[in-house]
Parts: sequence; structure tokens; C-alpha cells
Amino acid sequence: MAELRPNSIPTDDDPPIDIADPLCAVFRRKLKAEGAKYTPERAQILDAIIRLDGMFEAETLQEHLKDRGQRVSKATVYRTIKLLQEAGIIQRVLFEDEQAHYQLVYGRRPSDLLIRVDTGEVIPIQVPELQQIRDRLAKEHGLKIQSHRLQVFAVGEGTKG
Amino acid sequence: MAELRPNSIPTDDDPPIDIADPLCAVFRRKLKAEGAKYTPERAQILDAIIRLDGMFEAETLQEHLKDRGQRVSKATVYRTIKLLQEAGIIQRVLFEDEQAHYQLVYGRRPSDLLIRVDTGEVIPIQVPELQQIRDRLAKEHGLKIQSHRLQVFAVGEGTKG
DNA sequence: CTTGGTGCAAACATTTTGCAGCACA
DNA sequence: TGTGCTGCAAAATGTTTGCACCAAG
Repeated sequence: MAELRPNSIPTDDDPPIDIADPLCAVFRRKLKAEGAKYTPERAQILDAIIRLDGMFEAETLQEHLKDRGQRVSKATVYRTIKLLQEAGIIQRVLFEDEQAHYQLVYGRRPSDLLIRVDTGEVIPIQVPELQQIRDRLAKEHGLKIQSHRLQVFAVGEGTKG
Repeated sequence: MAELRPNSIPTDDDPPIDIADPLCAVFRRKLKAEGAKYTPERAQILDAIIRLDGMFEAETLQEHLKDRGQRVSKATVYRTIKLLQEAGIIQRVLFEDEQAHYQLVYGRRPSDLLIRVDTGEVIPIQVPELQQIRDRLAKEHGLKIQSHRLQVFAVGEGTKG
């Protein structure tokens, strides 16, 4: 049976976050909490993600590291991505692609996405209405909403599909 | 560069659809239109999808076929899935899983999803508010919205994440 | 020092593709 | 009766894992 459960979708109502708190400290705390180590590779990866800021894939990330002369192995990239997901710092954001896309989410309201299918551009958007939609769904279904994901696909005005 | 563009997200404002029109006829028409053939394998695959009705993966699909004594190769399953996507009959719906999930969408308003992360259950939902959200986004960004995808993740009331 | 981390390469899982023979239109 | 389709097996991706050596705490 396929595993339908998201790896670790951060619950929106997790403890409120101090935005000013450097992500690296957050990561360190998480690592220490489970007896793991804060290595240069992990620091470099988190750093690269902060620099990339928007969306990234494992490969992109590794290339950016390489461009800075920081050689980190594929294995370590993937392993660290997993840790950062567990820490709620990044989140997987899949498109219709076979490659996993990630997004920095810690300390930000997880943004919904407007995706231009003609250019590939990804525009973060805010959709306040979703809060009431979530509330309604929770009530209607007797469930506790943890998070959501909205992707809106669009093309430029003049573009012909 | 990664391909960000969805393979073929059916545009919501495609020509209106006669729900009564058997999917198989739709598929046939599409195949004929491009000089392709309507083979038993393709018929069996579409049939299995209609029987499955909800969500499915390539593997599930092949197993269902096998259970009915219809041996279709992996290659043909994938090739046909691609054709059905192009025909707007099914749509890819990815979760946080590495395996692609598909959904029958032809002749239905593509539904948004409520996903129970504790049980893996997937509940189709209707969110009428999205229409005005889409309209607003279109105006704000000067884009033409083609489609969207909303996934809401929830757990049962008593469940502790 | 001890435990956990890294890189490498091999293993994996899913999807795609090349090719020879088969079958629909 | 020709073009497109199928199955098979091999290739291509993207991600994970085993292992020997190395380094953080």
C-alpha cells in the first residue's frame, strides 16, 4: 500500500515562532535536542537554502553549494533536507514534476502559490479566505485541520495555451 | 532545468462537457483525432480506472487489471496514463509521496481534496469560494487562471499528531 | 574518546525508452 | 497491408542505504 501520509506537514498551530530567531539557531536546537551534531555541511546547506530563499530542489541546492566551492555529497544533501523538514524549517511542495521541490517555511505563514505554467515562474500569494474555508471544513467534517496547500495555475494574459 | 510546467492541467474553461458521454467514446475520439488506435489494452485500462473511480497509482491499476486476468505491461500502463492525461480524462494529483497519484476528472468539476493524514483517507470537497479567489488573483496579477489545486490536511478530532 | 556524520558507490523505486514482433484501421 | 501498438528488458531518474573513515561534542 502506498504511503499517503505526508512526511511531516508542519501544523499551522504549532507554537508561535519568533521570526527574528536565526534559523540556524533553530536548527541547532533541534539537532541538539536529539543528540545530533551541527556540522559544517549542515550549516552550509541551511545557509544555501536561506540564500536561495524561494523554492529549490535537491539538485539546485547541491549546485549552489558547489558554486561556492562547498562540496557536499548528494547523500548529505538529502539527509539534511530530511532533517530540515522534520524541524519544520522547510516543506516539500510538489508540482507535476518528478523531482521534489522544497520551500523555506519556518517563521513564515506558509504561502500559497500562483504558478505560471507558461514561464515556470512561481509567485507566492496570500489567500486570507482560506482560514474561514478551513474552519468550515473542520466543522463540517469533525476534523482538525493541520495545514493546506493551494496551487493556482495561470498563464500570461496574451499567452495562448 | 527542471520542468515546472504541469504536463497537461485541463483548463477549467475548456468546452463544456456532456457528462453522459461515455468516457470510452471521448477517449476514442481523441485517439482517432490524432491517428492513434483504440486497442483492447487501452480500453481495459480506461475501464479499470472507471471501476476504481477514485484515486489510483500506476501500480494499483496494473494489479487491478491482473486480478481480472488482463495482463497489460507496465510500459503500456504508463503510456496510456499519459494519453488519458492529454485527453483531460485523468489528472495527476500528487501527495507527499514519491509515487504519482491520478484521479478521474473528465466531466467532473475537478474536486479539491481533504486528506486525513492519520488514516490516508482522501475526501473530495467542493470549495465554491475558490472561484472568487481565482477571479481576484487573475485581476491582481493580470493573468489568466487555468486551474488550481487545493489539498487540506487534517486529522480526526481525537487524534494526537 | 565516543557517537554520529560524511562521501562514495551500490541499491532502490518509479517511470521511460529501444526494439522486434503483432494487430488494429 | 502499413502504421502504430505491445511486451520485454534495459536505461534513465531521483532518492536511499551500507560501509569505512573522519570529526564534533
